[in-house]
Amino acid sequence: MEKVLNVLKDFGIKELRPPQKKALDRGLLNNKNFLISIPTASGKTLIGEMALINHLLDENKKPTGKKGIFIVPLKALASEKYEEFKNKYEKYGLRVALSIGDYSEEEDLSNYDLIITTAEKLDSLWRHKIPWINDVSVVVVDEIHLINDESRGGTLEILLTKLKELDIQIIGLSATIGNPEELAEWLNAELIVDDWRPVELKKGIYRGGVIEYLNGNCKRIKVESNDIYSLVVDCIKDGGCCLIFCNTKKGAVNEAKKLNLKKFLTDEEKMKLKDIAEEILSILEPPTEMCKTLAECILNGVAFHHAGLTYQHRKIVEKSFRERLIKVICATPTLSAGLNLPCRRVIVKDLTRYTNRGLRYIPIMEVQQCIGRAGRPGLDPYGEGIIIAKGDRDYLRAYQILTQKPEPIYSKLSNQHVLRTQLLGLISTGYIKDEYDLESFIKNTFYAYQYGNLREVAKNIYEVINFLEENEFIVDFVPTELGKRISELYIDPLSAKYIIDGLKEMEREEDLYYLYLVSKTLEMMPNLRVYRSEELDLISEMEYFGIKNFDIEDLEAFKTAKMLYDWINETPEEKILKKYKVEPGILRYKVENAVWIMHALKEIAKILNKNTDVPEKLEIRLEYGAKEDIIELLNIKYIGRVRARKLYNAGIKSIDDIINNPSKVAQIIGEKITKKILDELGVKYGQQKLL
DNA sequence: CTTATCGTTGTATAGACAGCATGTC
DNA sequence: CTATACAACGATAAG
Repeated sequence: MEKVLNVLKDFGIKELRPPQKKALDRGLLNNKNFLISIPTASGKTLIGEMALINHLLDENKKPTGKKGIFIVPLKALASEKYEEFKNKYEKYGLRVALSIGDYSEEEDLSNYDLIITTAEKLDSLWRHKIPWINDVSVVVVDEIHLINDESRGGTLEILLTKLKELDIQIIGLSATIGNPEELAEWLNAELIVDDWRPVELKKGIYRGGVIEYLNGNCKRIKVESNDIYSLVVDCIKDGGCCLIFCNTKKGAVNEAKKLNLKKFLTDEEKMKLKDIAEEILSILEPPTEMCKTLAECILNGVAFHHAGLTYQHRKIVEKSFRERLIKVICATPTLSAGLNLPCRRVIVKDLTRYTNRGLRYIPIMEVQQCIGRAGRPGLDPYGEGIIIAKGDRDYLRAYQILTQKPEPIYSKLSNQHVLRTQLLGLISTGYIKDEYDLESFIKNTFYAYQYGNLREVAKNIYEVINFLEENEFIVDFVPTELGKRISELYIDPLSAKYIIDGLKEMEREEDLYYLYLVSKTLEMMPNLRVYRSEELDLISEMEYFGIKNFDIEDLEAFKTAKMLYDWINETPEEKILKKYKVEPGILRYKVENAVWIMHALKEIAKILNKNTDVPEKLEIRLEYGAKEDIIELLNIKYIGRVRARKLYNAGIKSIDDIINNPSKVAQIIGEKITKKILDELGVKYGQQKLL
């Protein structure tokens, strides 16, 4: 206890918050598992950190040699936490590593003390064997309630089931959920539930020009052109900033467009916003429609934030909002689960959302998470969470959200995609060697804990086992070479089957066909939407490749393949976006996935003794969005698709050309870069001038 | 007959983990 | 199960 408090003192933390104290009193430092279910921003992370400090540092604030893992749900969060922990803990000699899909510190994580990662990445590392897992003595799982997530929850659950069997302290950090007792009992964890918040949160429902607060107070808002504008102005005039949550991207953009806060901006702010708008426009050359719209909004002191923005766009918006230059962000739930962007007032505009099962209410937990962001500790006197109610039904639902406890969370292990991927993984790593192992493993899952009756899940599981056997990914609980590789590649075995079948049935070995196979996989879903007017054209093109199924899903996959085809043939990005009606962020996301799956396709082709030349080239071309002729140049460090194309058009087409014409290269892409490149190619250029 | 206006029908809907081996403009 | 904004098209009325 002393040592942990001592370290906290170094950070300037003199007093613990109530839930943190509670955790210490209940034995956080005693190696017990814990489930902390408390509101956003009330100091969950620090509880995890206390456990980490306890394990990783000794009395003299020196590393103990034990390992800790911090699991977060998003890559962006992982990067954020990594920076934070590095700053805080490296001075004690702790070696902090970030390991996520895009980026890994080093091949060998055994040299690190604290590893920040995602559940999927840790799972994947496990498949490639991690001897250091036995040195791990504490794991902190942030947002552990995501076990409830339909598509990703199962992976987290399996991971936790495996971790539970090891001698590791598990600290689960959760939002407020309906059934914390259940989750805690499954985890053998002490449960801490608390509704303490560092800043008072005023909850209210807005209807007909009036905010009705739950505490009985009412506030009439000066009516402006529309309800949201009125609520925003009311807050801005008071010196606060607002976050507005919408249920569609279009909605977020529209709300942002409607807000003009110019009259509340100082001249200095206007100048700075102008710079920010220009920065936004400079990210994509030429700027797309979306960029222009965003830039215009920013001049008004407003921004929108959704998955259609590129990573850089989002970063700029988030930074400017933190600096209080942008006063309002209209966002989709990208922001609710993710980063820490607190503000005075959070406005929830919609209570329903369209899902693949039709229109549904947004879960109470999610809305509460949005609202919980209101109020910056120490900066705002209070936070406000306001739900806009359009009718009586909305009003009732809003009241329910603000007063009732969130939904209970349920295991999502029955999800077929998760079962296929995970069972193959468990068998491939030798974790499950026979039917007995299988059953005893399943018994330890949250699924078994919640449902008791295993008959239903057993049926699902044996169906999956049969599927794996039929496709020769496993034989009698032993993985085949193919099965093992698929497990390592981390793709759904069903996707692997699609790829294998597609490779076998291939009639014409052309780029577009490979891209179609990639787009057919489950990892690429959902694909681009196909309009009725496009159907016939797509079908006739598909017939050329001998593709026989014309499900709407196949058409969608083919359309996506065509978009990727345009991408690798250097169609200007702006044109692609218009033609396929996608936003920059979505294009990047699709391409990123396609690169990964193309890599998997290439590896599978290798095992099947098929040609791998084309897939290998396509993988590179997808990554850079480039034609085949510049691949040689792309392989050189510091040369991307733009520089490569410039060089190629100027007649510099190969490594040799660069070595033989350094001054010409320098003219095209600059002297500094050229020197770096020559250095990289092992050419001695001495001190001589290139230009 | 042309144009303006209003009504009807159709359409679309949030987000983002994973491989592998190192560096875009 | 619990919607809505907007575009495209069409009908009707006004000019």
